[in-house]
Amino acid sequence: MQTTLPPVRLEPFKVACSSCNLRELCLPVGIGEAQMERLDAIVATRRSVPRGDALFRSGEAFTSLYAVRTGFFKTCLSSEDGRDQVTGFQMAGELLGLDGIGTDRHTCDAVALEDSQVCVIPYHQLEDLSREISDLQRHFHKIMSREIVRDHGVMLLLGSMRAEERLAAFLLNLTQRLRTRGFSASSLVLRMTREEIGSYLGLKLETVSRAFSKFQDEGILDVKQRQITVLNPEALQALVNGSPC
Amino acid sequence: MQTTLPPVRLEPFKVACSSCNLRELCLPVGIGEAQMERLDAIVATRRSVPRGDALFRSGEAFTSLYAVRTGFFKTCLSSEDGRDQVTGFQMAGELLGLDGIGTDRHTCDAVALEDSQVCVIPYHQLEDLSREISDLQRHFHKIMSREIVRDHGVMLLLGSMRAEERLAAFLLNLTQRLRTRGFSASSLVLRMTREEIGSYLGLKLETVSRAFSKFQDEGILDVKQRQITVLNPEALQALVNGSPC
DNA sequence: CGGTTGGTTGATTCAGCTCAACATGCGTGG
DNA sequence: CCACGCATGTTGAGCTGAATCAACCAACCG
Repeated sequence: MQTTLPPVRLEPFKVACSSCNLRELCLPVGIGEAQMERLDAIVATRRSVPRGDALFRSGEAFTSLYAVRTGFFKTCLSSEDGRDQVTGFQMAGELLGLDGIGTDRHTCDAVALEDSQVCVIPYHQLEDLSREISDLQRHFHKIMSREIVRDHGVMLLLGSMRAEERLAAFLLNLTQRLRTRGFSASSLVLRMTREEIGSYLGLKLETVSRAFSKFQDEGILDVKQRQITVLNPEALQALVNGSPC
Repeated sequence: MQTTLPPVRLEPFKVACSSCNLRELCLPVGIGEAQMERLDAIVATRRSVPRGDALFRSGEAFTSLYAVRTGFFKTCLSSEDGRDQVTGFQMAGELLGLDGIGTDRHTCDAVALEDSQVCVIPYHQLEDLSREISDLQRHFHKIMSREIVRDHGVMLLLGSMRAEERLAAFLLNLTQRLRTRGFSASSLVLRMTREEIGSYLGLKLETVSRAFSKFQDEGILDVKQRQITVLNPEALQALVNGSPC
């Protein structure tokens, strides 16, 4: 029964965390040289995920965390009834799969929005290693905690902001994260559709589209499909804080 | 300058996790007898928090996690502008303060909604101990992961449910948690105001009140102020799944 | 080139917000 | 113990921001 191999492409060659250009953003932050080698030893494989494919799906057994090396993902919940919710977008250096630790099963889908590569981090090995390397333990805890804080921020957005404020907050968050990665803070290409943005922000796609148009009319953005230029970041910031109400 | 002591009541006597009736809900789940004693050694103090007082506030230095022993808390974000968001309600056996790990500062307020007691868990000692006790490490990670999953559930609620569905989901979640603690699943006393429920659910207090009245009219609930009796839990469940749309 | 997917825009509707009046319960202090 | 005042909760009327429904357009792709 060797005829059907799992449709997963694993790269056999190693990519050491110690020489990765994302090491200052990713799991190994604050880890010493010597210990980095031990982390390298467990993060032994990469996996390629073509655009549109799932890295994992809700209900699948949880075995590993994944660090985004290149590309872009969304995570989404789909409840039995048609309800659907994008819970986050992940870019290079960010971790996927933390939801699976609690129940040993993934509780959401992670889908690549462009051709992507992830580093596979076998979870039990990470637990073992973080018992020996306190810097690793500490940073892993920080990553989980920040995910909780991020989620609280989204709850604030969903619970108390209006449509344009939500979009403004979303764009500022994206540009902030791109800036951290050395990209321009003013020019960005959206990897997701209006519908996916809408799902994340608790809005319908038409509302997202109208908000983009409004920002364009007001000279805050230049919008050419998914190519966005931020002309007036202060105006976006002013929207997120509650100035013109 | 010993005149102003901090307004914090610490109980000098020890309450051992090993003999706590919450040990099957709280941090020590799945920990062996011998190891439980070591946990007891670091969870050395309790703290009483009178109704209305904060256990911690956003911006304060983070040093400890807290396990609710008795009582009831809310956590809330208050951004500079008036925006306010209740991000959760915590009852006996649940952990408070996970948000602080990421930045070494608390990022939200935790306020007691009734006179409460918490066990103080010095965080660095917990880190140290969880490096030695893998069962403790594993369970702590599960707790954090479940918090992330819970937050995703709230995002789904805020992003895609309508007012009555949100309230139904909220009530089912509360009764579920009360049942786990051995309380009646049908009779509950709300510890929070309509406004706090509304903030959590992304609704105005009037809308919450109307939804309660509607459920009462439909015979789903009996509502006497904060005393709620669930007469028809199936109807609540049907609302949360998307049946009558 | 035709089909499909994603995006924009307009017209209309409606769920939930706002504003307002009133009711009720509770703690405090006389 | 009662009266007062304040917190909290309920309900109504009208408004409004976003959803819905629908038409159309642009880009992409086999």
